[in-house]
Amino acid sequence: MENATARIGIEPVNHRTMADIVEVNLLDYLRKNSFKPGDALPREMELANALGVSRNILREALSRLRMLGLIDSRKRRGMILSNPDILGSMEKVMDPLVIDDNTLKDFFELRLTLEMGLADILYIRKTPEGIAELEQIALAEIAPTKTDAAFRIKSEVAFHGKIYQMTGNHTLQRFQTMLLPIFGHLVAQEKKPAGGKVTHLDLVGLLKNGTIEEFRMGMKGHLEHHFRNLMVR
Amino acid sequence: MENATARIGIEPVNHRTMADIVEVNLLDYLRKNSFKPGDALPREMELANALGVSRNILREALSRLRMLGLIDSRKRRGMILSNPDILGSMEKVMDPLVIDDNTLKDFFELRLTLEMGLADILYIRKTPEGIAELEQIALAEIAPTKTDAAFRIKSEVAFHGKIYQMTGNHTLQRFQTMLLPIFGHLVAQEKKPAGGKVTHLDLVGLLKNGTIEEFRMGMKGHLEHHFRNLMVR
DNA sequence: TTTGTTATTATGTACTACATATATAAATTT
DNA sequence: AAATTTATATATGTAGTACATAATAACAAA
Repeated sequence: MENATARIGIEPVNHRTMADIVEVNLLDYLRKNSFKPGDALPREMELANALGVSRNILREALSRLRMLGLIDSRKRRGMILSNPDILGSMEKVMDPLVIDDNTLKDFFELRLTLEMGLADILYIRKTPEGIAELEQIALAEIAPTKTDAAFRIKSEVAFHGKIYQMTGNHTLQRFQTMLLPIFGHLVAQEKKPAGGKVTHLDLVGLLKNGTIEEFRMGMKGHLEHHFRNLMVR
Repeated sequence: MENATARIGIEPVNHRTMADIVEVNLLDYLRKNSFKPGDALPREMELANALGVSRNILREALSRLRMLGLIDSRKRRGMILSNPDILGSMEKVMDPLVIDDNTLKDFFELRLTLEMGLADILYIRKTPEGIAELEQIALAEIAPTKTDAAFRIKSEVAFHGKIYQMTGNHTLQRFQTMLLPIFGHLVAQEKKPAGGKVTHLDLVGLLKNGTIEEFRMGMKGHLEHHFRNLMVR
């Protein structure tokens, strides 16, 4: 009874409101006329009239585009197209509690994929200073004074975050930060505690003296536990 | 004169509207009270009164959350929290014309990173049927009858798309599809025509009989040209 | 138990009114 | 004439009212 759609095999109609339609029309309009950042849009009333909707509805749709950072508007000046913040809207909904399990697992794998693939770019951009910082993080972990779980997680985040930072790719870095809650959420509900054969300090050593492939193999070993879980999925 | 912000070194104030504030408040409210998909939200008028804004403003903010797929509303029934479509909003603004150059390059690298990292998951999920399909695509390319650029690009998309599909990760696949325009845009403005030493058919061969690492090295060879461009960036 | 009818009500849409910031023009000073 | 100040016009921002509409719930009929 809980999922009539699947049981009966018929899709529910999708209830598109005027704002939904206007949103699509606006995006279409911007694309078709190849608007570029800085270009001015028609006034609200002109758009509303042209679309045949009330100013309310138009503003609901515009509000959506404003949230995406696609348009920017000021009193009297009007509206202009601007550079949208691609990851911004993702960040807003990136909450493990509201994302369905399959997508959650997908993102977990996505993160593993990135982790395995970043060696190439990392080796192009790595600097002695970055490696030194990374080493500091890895060394702090094995200090006998700090052994609680909270510190371990914090250090784990710091270490991998630093690696992403060293790629010099700001978007990649932001993406990783965004995925952290998901990673934390899924790892928290694993039965066995994680812990690959390759430590953070091992990875630092490989990054210093090893080849790209040696580092990547090290990363694979470090993430070994996660990959094993994937196999039985 | 074109970028006073950077020249003078002062940030412009950000003009937050009530809708911006209400949006944040709503997201905060949902998180703080750990709403889960299916949970009912208060009525519009209750929310508007509680927030001290007009129904208009509230609806602008709600419209944003509706676009994200975070909430779902119907006449009379009210509003409920639902599973947001994480990538949906990204897709809407994924247009090379409006994304700034740095972000564009970041996403290009992100795609290369994924391409280098997906071998591990690919080897877990690959099937003989999938490989056979991939081989068909690769074989069709080298047919002497089809040599025009349009076909080559289409085949390139089909081949790599198929690989992503074979990972069994729907989100990854969608992400790749989303990045296609960017890839196309940047590749189109490269001076030298692309073309690594490793062909698609070579990759199929490696996927059939080679190890994960052999396949990954093949992929590196296939993307060699792009990585070389990265070095001089 | 199922089907049909009706009343209720929260969202969806439209319209009016006014506040406010700001680009442009006009007036003033230097 | 140039620079500064003041005034004006106007597009967006916000509030409020009114009504349409779909979906729920309660009830009645088959």
